[in-house]
Amino acid sequence: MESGLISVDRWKSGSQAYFLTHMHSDHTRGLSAVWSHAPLFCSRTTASLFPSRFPGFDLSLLRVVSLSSWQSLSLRSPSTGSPVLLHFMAIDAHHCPGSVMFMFRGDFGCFLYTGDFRWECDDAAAAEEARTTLVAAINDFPVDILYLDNTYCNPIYSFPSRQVAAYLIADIIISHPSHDIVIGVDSLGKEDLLVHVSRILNIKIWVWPERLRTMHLLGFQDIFTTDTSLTRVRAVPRHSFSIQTLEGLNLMCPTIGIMPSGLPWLKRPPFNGDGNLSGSLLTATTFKKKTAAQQRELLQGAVHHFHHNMYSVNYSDHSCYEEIGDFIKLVKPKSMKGIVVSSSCYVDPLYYFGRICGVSLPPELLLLRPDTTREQFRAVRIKSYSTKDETIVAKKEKLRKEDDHSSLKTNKKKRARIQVKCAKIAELFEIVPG
DNA sequence: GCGATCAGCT
DNA sequence: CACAGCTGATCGC
Repeated sequence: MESGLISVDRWKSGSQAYFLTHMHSDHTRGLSAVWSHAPLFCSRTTASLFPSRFPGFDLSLLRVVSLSSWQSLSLRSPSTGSPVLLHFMAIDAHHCPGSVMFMFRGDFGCFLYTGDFRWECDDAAAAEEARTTLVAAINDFPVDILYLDNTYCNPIYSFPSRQVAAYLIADIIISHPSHDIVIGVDSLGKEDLLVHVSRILNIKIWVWPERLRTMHLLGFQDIFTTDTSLTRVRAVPRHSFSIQTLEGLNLMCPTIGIMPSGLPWLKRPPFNGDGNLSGSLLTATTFKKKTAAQQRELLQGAVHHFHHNMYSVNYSDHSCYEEIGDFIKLVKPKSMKGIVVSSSCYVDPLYYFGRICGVSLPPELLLLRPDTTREQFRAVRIKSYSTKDETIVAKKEKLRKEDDHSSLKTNKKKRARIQVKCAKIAELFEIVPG
């Protein structure tokens, strides 16, 4: 599609229509109360968050897009001046409240932009609607380019459904009946987790005042409270709690902290077999479908008791590798591009899933991003498994050490080290491209 | 002084 | 180490 027509999650001037997939700050960077370039299309839920996120924002710019139905928009080609008819549809992305993917069609072809998404969804009706909408749209008109949330587009990323994670967290809380509980959350997202915990334990959940206003906007009227006397479970801003604050809380009242996001997914110490956890709540259907060995593997990977009063539990609002694969098989795009380029473990989706599109990348072309540094490039080259390559890599590394007087920034070195680690792990898993 | 941007931290 | 998002420093107007 030619530039100057639309922007998705980008807010610089120069487009005739703007699309917002969801209200997370990394997707609204550049958007502000005074922004007024052109109409902005988003879901109803996302639109409802504008007054509190951007006080003073001109709400007349907002165009609410309903889910699973086509809309049209007349644009004009900046180069030729001729009219361009754009058809678009929003599909539930199950990432956070209000999050959507956008499908665009026109004479230019068909693009599907996922934004951040998790294809797995606890709400069976919502999952089915998203799936049938997508299948029907694709049958009519194949997708030329899939712009994909490739955050975890690597087989090393495997984690349980959000429902299983919610049961794991509820189990931790039940296993500590006389403790206060704090759960770290952000300004939007993980509401379903808190609702699960509330239902399973039949208690309210404390949230901070601004978060309560958000909850009310999202339609949760009774579950949440700002009254600490009503519950022992509090959802707190994730940035405000750490081992130190937890230790501080424990001086006043025995308190367990839960981080629903999971720290190390790549390499972690073996699960310490915390006898306090019963596992008795693990009746989720997605979990029961697994074999006993698979269940054990999931649990060992999913709960990390890394401090005597702090747990982390894998809880992701992005699709894991397996879900990304299922999604691509369903969409069958002619080609695709990853939309997440900031990750230090960025992998072009064509590397693992290119065969589905009839395109695949040889390992040498597994570039990270357009501005890939020499260091990162070298790290990725290791993935080509050739002993000759490894010799070259080793020689270059030696050369680099000789003339490198710490000219590279520390974070770039760190990123490169991670790359090497990822490449080595990929080897261990015997991942063979193409 | 204010907003935008970035480094740093979690 | 992820992601998401806060804090605080710096830059430009």
